Amino acid sequence: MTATMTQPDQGAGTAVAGLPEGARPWQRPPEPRACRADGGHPRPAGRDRYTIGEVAEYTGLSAHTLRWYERIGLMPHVDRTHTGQRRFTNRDLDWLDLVAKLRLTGMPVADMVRYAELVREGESTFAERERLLTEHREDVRRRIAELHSTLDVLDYKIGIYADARRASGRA
Amino acid sequence: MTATMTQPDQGAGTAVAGLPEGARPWQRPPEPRACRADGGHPRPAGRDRYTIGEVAEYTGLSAHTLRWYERIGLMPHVDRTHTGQRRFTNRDLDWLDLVAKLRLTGMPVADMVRYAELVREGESTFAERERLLTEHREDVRRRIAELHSTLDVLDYKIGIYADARRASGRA
DNA sequence: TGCTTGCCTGGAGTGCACTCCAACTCTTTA
DNA sequence: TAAAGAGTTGGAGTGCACTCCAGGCAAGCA
Repeated sequence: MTATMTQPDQGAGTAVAGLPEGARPWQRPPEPRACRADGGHPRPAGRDRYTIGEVAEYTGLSAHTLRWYERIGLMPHVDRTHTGQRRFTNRDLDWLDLVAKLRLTGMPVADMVRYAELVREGESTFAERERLLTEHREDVRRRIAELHSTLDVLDYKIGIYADARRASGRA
Repeated sequence: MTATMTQPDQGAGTAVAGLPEGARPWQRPPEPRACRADGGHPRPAGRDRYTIGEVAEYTGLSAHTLRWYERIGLMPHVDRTHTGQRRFTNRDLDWLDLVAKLRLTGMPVADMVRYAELVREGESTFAERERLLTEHREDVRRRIAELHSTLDVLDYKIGIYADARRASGRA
């Protein structure tokens, strides 16, 4: 159950690499844009093994970034061929979809790594995962409200310039 | 006219310092949060000259950041005392309010510098300013839509965890 | 057999937006 | 008058999230 979106534990090792925790509180991470997040990858139905190049194409992330995600513990153990090449599954693509969504909201990579760790630890972390996502949802709601308030300022100023344009047009 | 919010030209020099233009298209700048943007500075009515420390307190920006803003051309020529200390005016505080709003929406500093340049150039740039803000407004609207769509995903996943919690509670 | 293409790794580099430092001057209070 | 505290500068440092590079391996094909 909760199949495509929870990614149960598959290998609990892979400690986090170089991610110092001291995020400045006022600073939001960059928001990736238009990473073909919706309408996304047209998975060739029936397959379940993709090269890193294919995944890069489907997700809009670079192969570099995919390898980096794995290195910092943001991917849940990717399969390898006997020669060591990565083979991503549909499950991995689902996970990357979720990651893309969370990145869109500006969730710091460190927080997503934390979430990925909880997923690896199994069902015992359901409550913690729910808490983490609920907190983040509040954050997103606040952000939406902020954006609406700046929209008001923009409307006001654009109105001033539009008025000036109309006035000079009439003059 | 359009007094407090347009900051007409006052000294056209101050070329931009070290701001390479090559912003990566997918990358949004960080969003400063809770910089007491609303409810803001309780300007002691009647005054019109503030030290950098006072402005830092009112705006929530650090003195470092205020000096840096001036250096890169994001401030419209700040007055000085005869010994060279900055004295900010209410007009400067208005400008910083606008800047704070634009930063909240994730407008890159380079774009705000561009806007500040247009303001310094005077009324002839009204049309360009209107265009710039209108474009940015579209951006903000898109971002709001994105956030709403991720909110749906969050709701869905939180629902799954909540269901699991309720189910295990019943079992 | 050689050539091309795609993948591998660790580590270094990039861009943005600050943030801090050293060494100094100016202002205010005791 | 002395000391504390706030201001000044240019330039270096920080944190995040990638992004790139060199040097090498493996598979497909003319």
